[in-house]
Amino acid sequence: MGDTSGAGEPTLEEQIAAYQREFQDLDPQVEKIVSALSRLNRRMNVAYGRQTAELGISNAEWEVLKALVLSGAPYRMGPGDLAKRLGLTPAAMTHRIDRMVSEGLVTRERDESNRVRVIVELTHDGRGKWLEAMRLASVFEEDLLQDLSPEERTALGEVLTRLLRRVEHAQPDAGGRLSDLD
Amino acid sequence: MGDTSGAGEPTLEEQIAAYQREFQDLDPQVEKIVSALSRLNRRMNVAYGRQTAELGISNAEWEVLKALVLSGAPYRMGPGDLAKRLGLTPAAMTHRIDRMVSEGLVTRERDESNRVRVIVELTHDGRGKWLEAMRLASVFEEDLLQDLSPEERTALGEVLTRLLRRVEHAQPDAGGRLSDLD
DNA sequence: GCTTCGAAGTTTAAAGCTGAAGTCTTCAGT
DNA sequence: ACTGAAGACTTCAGCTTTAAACTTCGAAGC
Repeated sequence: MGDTSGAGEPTLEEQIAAYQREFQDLDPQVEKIVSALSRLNRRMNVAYGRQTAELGISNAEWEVLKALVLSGAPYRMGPGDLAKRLGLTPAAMTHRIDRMVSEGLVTRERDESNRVRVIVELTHDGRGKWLEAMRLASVFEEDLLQDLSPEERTALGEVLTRLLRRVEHAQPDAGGRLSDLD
Repeated sequence: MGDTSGAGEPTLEEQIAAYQREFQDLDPQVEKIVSALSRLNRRMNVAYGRQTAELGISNAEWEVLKALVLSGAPYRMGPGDLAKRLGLTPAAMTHRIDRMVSEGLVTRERDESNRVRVIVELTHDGRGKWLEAMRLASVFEEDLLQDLSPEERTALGEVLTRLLRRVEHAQPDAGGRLSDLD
């Protein structure tokens, strides 16, 4: 009676079989790639979330730290730029920065040379958190790819960037909602 | 004077260069794969979101339709199972079903044989929406993979499922938060 | 048969996000 | 200078989600 799997997530194979059953004009090979991509990404996000939680910061906060660090020294950005970078509204950014200021991860001050602007700057502590998070993340990522030979890694990187170029060409940047980690 | 890129998203290459600058013990090849995976997934989600929006349903609603369809005829599930499947809390599922009932995508009724349980069933209209969405999605997916030869597709699918197995083995299923589309 | 325990859903309060309106600053035209 | 318009951020109202309390029904034990 019922499915092979209970309530949890079906295996990838079960899911592809179900797609075949319900929607015949579907290339199983294509579906396999797409589904695996999606699941892989979800699992990675869960893993990152756990790691950052251990450090006492949320995933959302990690994103902000990351954007600031990657902007390069002196690790400053305006709320508006941060919002665009992370794909959220300026309003959400205001609140996120509120929290992070109160936790000492960043500082917020008016730009004296142009008093409309606000400058968000990474604190020493904030940078430290990012470094710790990166250490955890890099261990996880290296572990993830452990079974892949150097040739496979090269090939995978190449294929993925090819796909990425194709998607980005198709939809330049419009909107960029749906924040994610990369 | 500042970055190569403005406020928007840096290119993949710029981002990897920034990582190298800020965190030396990072294998650029690993980072390339991970970042490309993440970006690719985000772009795909944006694309799916647009397509479902055209059909007048939200991405969240599409997920529910998908779970029901893939469960097989007669396309019924309980709210709790749906919640587990989509990685949300039962409370969120209650509200989501409320909306979908009022839009005629699903029906909700008590199971008369066990009055604790509730049965959510796909309507004809809901199934139709799913089919339309799938048609759009499959066109998009086929287009995405257009440049890949059959051999490349096979290889990519194989490598991705290998990675997936590794992650799923590492973290069996604990929590499953962070809903996503696959 | 009554009580207790547990499972399934719903309700409620609080967090975070979006979209729209509001505030303050700067710049351009006169 | 003065006014109007545009830009950058914040505030506000509404929605979605989560976590936790609550309700209801069914199953076991005595």
